[in-house]
Amino acid sequence: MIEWRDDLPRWRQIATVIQRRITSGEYPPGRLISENGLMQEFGVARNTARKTIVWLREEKALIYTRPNLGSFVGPEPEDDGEE
Amino acid sequence: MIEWRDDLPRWRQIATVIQRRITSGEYPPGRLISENGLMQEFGVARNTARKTIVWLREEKALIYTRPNLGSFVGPEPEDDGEE
DNA sequence: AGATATTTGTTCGTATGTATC
DNA sequence: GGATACATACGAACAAATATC
Repeated sequence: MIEWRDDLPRWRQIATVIQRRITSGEYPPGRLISENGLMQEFGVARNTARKTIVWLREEKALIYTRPNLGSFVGPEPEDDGEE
Repeated sequence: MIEWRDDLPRWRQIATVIQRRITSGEYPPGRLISENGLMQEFGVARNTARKTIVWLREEKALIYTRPNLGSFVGPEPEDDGEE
């Protein structure tokens, strides 16, 4: 169980944890924890879990997201090789 | 057409209807209405229909679910007779 | 064997409403 | 008013197992 601080929003605190897991290698390149997994593990609503994912993607550029599939550790892959 | 109330979420209102059908015998032990059937009959999204099923299963224990097959009225059958 | 339809499981995208701070 | 956080609800897409033809 995570101890929430009062000086930062929960989605930022979760982002810190996930970021640590990524940079430490605990989350190797590949499938990241899903929004649902975040909700379960941290006991937050989906909105909150989503904000974490968006933050990691839009601001930190540590992950990318494939709609309906999930988020992945690493940079957005190039889409070359298609007509 | 169902008249939605404002004091309860739709998935709970649907659950009440289904529960009534089960206890009244309108839905005898056996195959329950599918998520798709729920969507059609009540005009709701699949998420909403699913919440009803999960509620009836996890909280009410009135039904059980066989993945890729459907949900069934009654208690979870024992799995004996297997190696 | 193969194609198709059905059904549950899972995922992300989006929007709304309520409440709190 | 704005940011945070909860719950609800719509939509869409992909996967996998099962059943049917």
